[in-house]
Amino acid sequence: MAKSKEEIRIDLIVKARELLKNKGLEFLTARKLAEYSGYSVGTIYNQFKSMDTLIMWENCQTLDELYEELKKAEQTSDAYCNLNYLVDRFVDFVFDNKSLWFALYGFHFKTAKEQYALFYLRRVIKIVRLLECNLHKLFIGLSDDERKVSTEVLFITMFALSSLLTTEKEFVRLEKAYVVRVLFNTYLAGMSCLAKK
Amino acid sequence: MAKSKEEIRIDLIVKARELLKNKGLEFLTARKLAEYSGYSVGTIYNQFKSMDTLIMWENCQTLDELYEELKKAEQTSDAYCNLNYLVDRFVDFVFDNKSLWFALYGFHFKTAKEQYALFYLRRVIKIVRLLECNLHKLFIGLSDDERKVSTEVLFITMFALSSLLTTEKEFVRLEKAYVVRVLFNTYLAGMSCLAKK
DNA sequence: AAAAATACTTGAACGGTGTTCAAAAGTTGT
DNA sequence: ACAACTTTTGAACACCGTTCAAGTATTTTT
Repeated sequence: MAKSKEEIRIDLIVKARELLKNKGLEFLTARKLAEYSGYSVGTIYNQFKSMDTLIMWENCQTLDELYEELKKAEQTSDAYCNLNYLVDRFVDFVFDNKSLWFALYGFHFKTAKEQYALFYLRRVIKIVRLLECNLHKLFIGLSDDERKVSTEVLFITMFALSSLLTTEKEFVRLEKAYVVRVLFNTYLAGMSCLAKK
Repeated sequence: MAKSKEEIRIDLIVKARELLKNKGLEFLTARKLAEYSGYSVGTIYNQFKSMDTLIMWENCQTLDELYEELKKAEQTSDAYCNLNYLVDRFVDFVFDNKSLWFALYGFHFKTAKEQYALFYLRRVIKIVRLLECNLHKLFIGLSDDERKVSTEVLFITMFALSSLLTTEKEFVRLEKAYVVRVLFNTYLAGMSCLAKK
């Protein structure tokens, strides 16, 4: 009995993830995945419209894993404490999964960019909401709109910053996880300062 | 009379920059540059050890241009005003030169990463210093170390954020230049808050 | 059970990439 | 004019994503 379409797809996604994790994005090519997974190049293209699509699914999975990781954090009554814990988990996730993270921000689609990007956006929004409820508790003086903006800016900034810091480009001489924490603490202090006004 | 080595090198850098600006990074390939510049592929490799090297020089030039652009900003006695002006110029530069900026953060060296990255670091430090002197005036309560850390974190964050925002990946639904300004203002408010303690 | 129809898998082939290097062309010194 | 040296050249190599005619396997029909 041959494998079903769905089984093959799962095989490929799993094997692709292994390559990505262990060898990095530059090893996740059609031919290398074909050899590593035991399927042919054609079968990969039968399952995924393009390598872009496959890598997009890997990246979606990474965002899902990050979400699950952050959701695990138990919510105490101390919102500030919760936020700090979330940030720590976030930083740990990024620096423990550099290959996955690199694929997420460092891979650029060849085609259908806007379309693919929507898959990411939906997942990012889910994660933003985890921050949002804690920020809400912390700055009750903020309007709905202010809260939304602040949270999105904070998360996207942490996202961008940790992406740049996992790069080979050493634009900064400070310890990297520390940089993210400084950013977070200063931003939060700024929020409380602006909220009081 | 044939062209000197130096003239050829300048020709290639200029033509490469035209391709980068007008067509984008994906058009800056050895063959396309050869055709566009009128030199052969071999000559490009005679001048630059690799395409990585050429693109690195383009990126260095971009950082130099950014530095010159920011230096033009006249320094008034109002440090806060100066900083805002610098940020505006920075944001304008990034969004007016998306192709150049993409090459800077979106291109990943194949080899000798650490070595190349040093060329960037030196230029980034120069730019950080432009911010630093204004931040110094604004937060005289800060120690040398605190000031240095804050400035580096602020700049690298703005760098990372604007890089992510010029991407095709729409991780956020807000107006992009606005996001950078919110980040900057909140961070600055946070600094003043922490400095007072 | 055999035959026909359908579906899936395959890998050689196409046009692209960065990079190399023997040979051709150009320059210089005598 | 010739030899010695330098620079330029582009075909060739190994890779990349992608396609698609042909081969293999499964399902349906008879």
